[in-house]
Amino acid sequence: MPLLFAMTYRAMTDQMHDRLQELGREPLRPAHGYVFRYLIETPEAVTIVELASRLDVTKQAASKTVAELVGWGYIERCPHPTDRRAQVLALTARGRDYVRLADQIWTEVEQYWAGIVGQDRIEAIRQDLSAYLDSRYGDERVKMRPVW
Amino acid sequence: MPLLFAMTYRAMTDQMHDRLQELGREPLRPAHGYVFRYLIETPEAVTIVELASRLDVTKQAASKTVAELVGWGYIERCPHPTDRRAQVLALTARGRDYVRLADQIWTEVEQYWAGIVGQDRIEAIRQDLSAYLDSRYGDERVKMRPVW
DNA sequence: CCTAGATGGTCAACTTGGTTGACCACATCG
DNA sequence: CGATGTGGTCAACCAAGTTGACCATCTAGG
Repeated sequence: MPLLFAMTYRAMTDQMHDRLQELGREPLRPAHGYVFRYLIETPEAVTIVELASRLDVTKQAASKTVAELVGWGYIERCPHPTDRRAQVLALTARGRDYVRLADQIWTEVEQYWAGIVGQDRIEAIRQDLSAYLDSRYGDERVKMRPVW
Repeated sequence: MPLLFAMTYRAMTDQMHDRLQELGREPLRPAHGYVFRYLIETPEAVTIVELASRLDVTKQAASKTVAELVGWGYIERCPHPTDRRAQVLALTARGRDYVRLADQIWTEVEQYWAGIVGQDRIEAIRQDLSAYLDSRYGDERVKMRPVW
């Protein structure tokens, strides 16, 4: 059963990457996606250390990933308003654009699947998986790290 | 949605590893599990190269993994009956034992989940995921590689 | 047959994405 | 103020893959 999850996840990300390729966009890795997602969802200023704890990697690893994304122009570091050691991370316009596109493609993939089994099944699955995760982790934040 | 798959997969393997830990068994990595599974499912003699293509890694990588498992006494290399270059890979008693245990724990995990959402939902999910995978890959063998 | 090329397997060097450890600059609390 | 804690980086290392070179053997064509 878990194998099935792994294969499905893999297949879906592959499908997404294919689509990005068609559109001539560089397919960032899931780790990058997670960074984007966190930046978008978090209204407050985000620092490297926070990001690291959220992704459940060391701050060094987070720092490296951020450096990449900065280099590619997807996010930028701004000075922290009150703490002169810290940096605030923020998506650039280019970054927000990428996220918008990615969301759209994810929706396409989901609809592709919905076309096979029906939208209601997908909602059901969403609930059943969430129920499992809630039961295992409760309110505790689920880490979303490599699956391998 | 795919994030949900990744998290669920991660959570389930974590649950399994916890259980193995409790039982005082070393938790092998998923890659090892995949090797076991392939060896068990395949009646014919299996070589390194075959394994590599199945896992969709290079033969060098497969060779390394096999070497580990041989070192730990889970599988053994026997001479190939007709081809003197090749080696036939086979589970040892210890290996078969581990697989038995792992299967049992997977069942436990699944039942834990079934206890929350019901066995019928789980069957439904199994079907829906398979339907997606079939539609994407058809008869072609799905590769089961790292998910990251 | 016997040789040319294909195939099973290994060794070695490199890459990627993480790790731990040391360290600096600044914050904060006594 | 000074001791200690915290945000961030640099550097060295590790794990698990990669590519490339190579050897031994198998197999097909002349």
